[in-house]
Amino acid sequence: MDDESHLVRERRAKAERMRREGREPFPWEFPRRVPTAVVVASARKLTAGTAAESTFRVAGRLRAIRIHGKTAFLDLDDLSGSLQLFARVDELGEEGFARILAHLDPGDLVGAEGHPVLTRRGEPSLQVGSITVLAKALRPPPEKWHGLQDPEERIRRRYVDLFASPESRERFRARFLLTRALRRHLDELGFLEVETPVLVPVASGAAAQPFTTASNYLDQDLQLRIALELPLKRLLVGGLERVYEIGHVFRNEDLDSTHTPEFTMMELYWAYADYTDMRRLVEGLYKGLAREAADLLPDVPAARTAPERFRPPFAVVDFVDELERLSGVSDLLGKDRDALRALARAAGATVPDDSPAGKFLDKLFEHYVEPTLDRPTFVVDFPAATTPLAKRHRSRPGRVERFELFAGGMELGNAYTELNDPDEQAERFRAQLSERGEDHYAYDADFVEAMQYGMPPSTGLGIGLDRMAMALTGTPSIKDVILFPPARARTNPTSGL
RNA sequence: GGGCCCGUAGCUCAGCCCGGUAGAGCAGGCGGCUCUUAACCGCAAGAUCGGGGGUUCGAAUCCCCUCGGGCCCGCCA
Repeated sequence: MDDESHLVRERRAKAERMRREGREPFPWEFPRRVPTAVVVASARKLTAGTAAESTFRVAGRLRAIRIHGKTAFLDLDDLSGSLQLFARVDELGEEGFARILAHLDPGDLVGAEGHPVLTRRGEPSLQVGSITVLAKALRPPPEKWHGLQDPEERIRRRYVDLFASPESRERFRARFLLTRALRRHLDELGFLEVETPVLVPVASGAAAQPFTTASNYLDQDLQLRIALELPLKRLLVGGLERVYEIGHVFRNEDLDSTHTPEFTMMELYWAYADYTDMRRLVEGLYKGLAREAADLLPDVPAARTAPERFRPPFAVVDFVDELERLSGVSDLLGKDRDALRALARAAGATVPDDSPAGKFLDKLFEHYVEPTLDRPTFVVDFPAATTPLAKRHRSRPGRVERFELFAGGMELGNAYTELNDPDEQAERFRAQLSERGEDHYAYDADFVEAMQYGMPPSTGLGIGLDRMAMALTGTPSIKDVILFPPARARTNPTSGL
């Protein structure tokens, strides 16, 4: 950039001076370093005002530099925490002291070597014999006390948000360590993690607007997947019995506090089990993840209390009974589409008049029941009209074997006993096509053909992992659990080049 | 898609209502300081006030357009 501020120029000049003095501002290595937490632990064992004999090497980012004439204190952050570096003329000599502090700025990545010391004020520190610049920061870090506050900058420059905000760093670590815990849990239950295509001829398995693209090689239009469901069920036909996939799905819709066009879905399929088995699996899963969240984020109230909130067994309510109870309307399943539309309108829902009957039932449920579901609750046995891929209930007419898990006003899981009758599947797809122009499950003829070879009785589960992380870490906005949420391209060329 | 709000120095903010040509803290520069931890003290520097247009003798401030963002509502998980 040719319009760089004086701050960048100063830092660039320091790097140049280092080179002239034979000190590389971007060296290749800094071996044998230990986490700062190791030094902190060692220094804590000392009595105040004394140093240990042992030598340690640490590396990280300088957060603050306090120079007091012939003494200096520097705060160094690494992933394990932070450590105060302590430099004194008494130990280093005038020249050594000056040399160590020359050219350092907050934000620089540095390595340091020295002895653990507990200062007279009791701060665990490293009394340094040397400090080496490992990467000279040419741009200044944000203000040390407030960090980045602008939500836009925190997203566009997430790396700055991460190094400047321990809360942000811990939240994202927790999010991905929860994903790891989820994998471990499912692996222990004998599920195989698989990968299926993101690019598909027709996106199906859910009702959503797909992103579209095209393949030069195939000379055909392609879509980005909106769900993982149909390829995974093909694997049940193939005999894999217990499979899951964690991956991004794409829905070409708006971004708000709980929605984003690209998000992370986990779907799991389990042959020879039904949705009651799945309920137990989900309880065990959330129980384990809540424990993990509490261990990872002990200072975050929502995480600390998660094991209490997610203690099995979770509450169970019947979709229709609960909706009738809270709305005061009886015989919901006996109502036709016009009657349901009138009820939905009365409840303030604004879906189009020609929406399918299931849509109106969903709206009524959202209005009357969802706000009441704070503690983890399974909502079971949805009306058949809401769900084209679930198996009809074995004993309750007009229902499907489906549950959703709700907690804190958010959906945290959706599961069915899976439809495995290919003729009925074809019929349900056709019914979707006649329902309405856009908002339907696309007909997947190849999937019906796969099912004709025989798909075992089975159960499936979907969990939005971003929302799972929100619920377990107490994060109100989905953007704060996604590292790089979508942002409009900047129109003014501030980035040089 | 509708409504409300925000954009001022690298960062965090004040100034805008009531127009007179921009102020602080942090960071950076120079000087001082041997136990600080938002270190402290002194000096100097740093801003086309998101962009464009208009009103006016005069616009960060008022009006219009536009770009980016946030919140709420609608839609989707």
